[in-house]
Amino acid sequence: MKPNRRVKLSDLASKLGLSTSTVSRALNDHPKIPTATKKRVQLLADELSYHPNPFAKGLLKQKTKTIGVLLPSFKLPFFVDITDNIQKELKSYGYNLIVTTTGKSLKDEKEAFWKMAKAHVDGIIAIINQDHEEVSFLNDILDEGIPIIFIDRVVESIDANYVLSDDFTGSYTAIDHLIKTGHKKILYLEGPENLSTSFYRTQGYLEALKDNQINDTNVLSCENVDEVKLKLQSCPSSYDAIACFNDYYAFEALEYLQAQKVQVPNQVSIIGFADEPLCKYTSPKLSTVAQPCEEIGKISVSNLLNEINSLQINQPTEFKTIKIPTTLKIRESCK
Amino acid sequence: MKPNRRVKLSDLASKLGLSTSTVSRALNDHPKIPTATKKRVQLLADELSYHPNPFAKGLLKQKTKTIGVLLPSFKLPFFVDITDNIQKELKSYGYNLIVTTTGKSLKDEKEAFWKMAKAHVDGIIAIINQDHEEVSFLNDILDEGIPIIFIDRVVESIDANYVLSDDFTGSYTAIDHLIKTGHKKILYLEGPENLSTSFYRTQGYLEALKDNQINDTNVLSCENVDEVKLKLQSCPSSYDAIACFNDYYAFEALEYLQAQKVQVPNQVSIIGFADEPLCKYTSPKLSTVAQPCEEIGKISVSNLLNEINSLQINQPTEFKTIKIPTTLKIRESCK
DNA sequence: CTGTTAGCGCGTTCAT
DNA sequence: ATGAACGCGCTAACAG
Repeated sequence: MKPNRRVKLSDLASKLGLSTSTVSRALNDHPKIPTATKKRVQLLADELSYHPNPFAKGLLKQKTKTIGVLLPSFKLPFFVDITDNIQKELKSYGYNLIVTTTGKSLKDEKEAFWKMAKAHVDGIIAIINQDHEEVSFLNDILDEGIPIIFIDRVVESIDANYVLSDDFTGSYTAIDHLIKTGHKKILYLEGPENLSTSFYRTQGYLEALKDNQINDTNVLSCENVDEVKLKLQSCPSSYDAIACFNDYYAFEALEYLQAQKVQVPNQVSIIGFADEPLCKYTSPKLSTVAQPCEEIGKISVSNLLNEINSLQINQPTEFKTIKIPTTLKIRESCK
Repeated sequence: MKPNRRVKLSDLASKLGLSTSTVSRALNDHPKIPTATKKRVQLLADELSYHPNPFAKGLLKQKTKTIGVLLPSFKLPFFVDITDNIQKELKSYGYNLIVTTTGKSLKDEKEAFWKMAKAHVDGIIAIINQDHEEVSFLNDILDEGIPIIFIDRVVESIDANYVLSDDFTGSYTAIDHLIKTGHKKILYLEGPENLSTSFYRTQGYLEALKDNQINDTNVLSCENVDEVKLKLQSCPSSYDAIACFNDYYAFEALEYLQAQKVQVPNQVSIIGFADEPLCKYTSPKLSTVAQPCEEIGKISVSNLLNEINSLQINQPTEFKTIKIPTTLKIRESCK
């Protein structure tokens, strides 16, 4: 392995008998450079596989062409899917991506933001876990001129740009579908208390019942997946459908019912939320509400890039929240 | 949102009545600076939340403290898991991570390598798809002083550093276990032809049969998941176990058998490979061979960092291949 | 112990 | 149309 010998502008210049400025201009397609020289320069650049040193450039332009993505973990396919779409979208704009997982602690989350700031990313896209008591550090980061887009989850205490899936309508539609297909008593397995997504999904359930003149609501709160089976045990089994905060809850419910020899979907239908890959691997295959990962990725990127640009020309923008529609996926777990 | 006003060394210097070099030295814990000044400087730096501009630093040191990870897709949890572990490990060394997915085309793969080179990463960890006819571009990248570690898959034509899971032994152990637990006729669903992992796993199967004096080998080649059911249809069902190239193949086999009303594991046992999360969501839960994602992540990082350091002091190293043991996970799909 | 100077590689004046 | 000179922010070398 040879030592580090990267070719630079001055190398090209001396080989071509030109000045570095001319070479730079030629490479950047400056109007006053004759096409002939441009070609000559480009040719040598390609031959020596020259790439401009991003540090020199970054130092000059104060732009890194890199954006940071911050997510709780790689374990949830939903997050990964969004990240993937962000990456693809960013690629088309010539931007790079730095990813950091934050774990569950507020401290890690805060650190991750600072890490991004240190890396001088041009912007940040973040999925954050929960409410932060103290959000001044976010303002510090905004003060450094780094715009942030929050996705998937709303944090009450933070006024900012959000890109979310329309949890309320998604949940509403699912419940409405269950009712319209003849289900009378729908149990709802509610998610963690401090999650905005959980809140909106429960609201969707309640609203759908109300709009269908069903007064008999039935909500079972579970702080996490492990609580599902326990809670179901101590719950009268007078339901003909279970709607769930997410697919993992739904899977637990499915396992529980099957252990009880309850037939799904003949006796009880089940529906999840998120359309995680596992839905296709359970039997019966899980009905669910698909979240628009691709749109969330695309829209958050385009918004962030807008933000970056309007920041550059010193044009402050308003914070906005964008909700993106979900899609109902009916599979085998609903009759 | 305020305009970009990042605090720099000279800001600290002027506020403290010191020169930039003194401040720089204080912050870098230079021995000849009195502790008192160090404290004073550090205090102000914290207060103004100063972080050194990584571009200025990068320009000077020609080190980015960033490494690139290149993987085919985010869709396979196994890859994501490794990436996650790489990220965690890198974090502990103060390194950043740039991830790029390459898709399946050779062109994308090549481009991704160049992209990393352009970003001037200090090193690259790559999972690549298949054989490249023309690997000179890799040498071009090595020539720029960027070391590369390949993980998971071996590419014949590339002499380089590899970190792999021990596919041969993993597969051997699984098959041996099946035999020892009374299975007489084991069908093997072989993976894609051009994948090194597939090759070694098949070898493990063959060797295990041989060592147990079973001459009756039974290999069914499937280029991809979609072929599994088709191939099984045209295959005499005289087996009492199916071992598979990976978990997705195993899941297809499971679905096929269940559709044929064959009981798993009572009539036929199934075992996969990789320990993808889906294993726990099928019923019966899938037995499999777990790959050491954590070790692969850790070891590839430490090797890469070694490589980077020895490169710095101009000390060429030998290419080496490291194989890491797998773990057999017996779940419900084996009797 | 500390300040001054120089230079990392690039793009952008300002001259010519 | 092109070159010389400067500066982005930082640190290392060289004084003192």
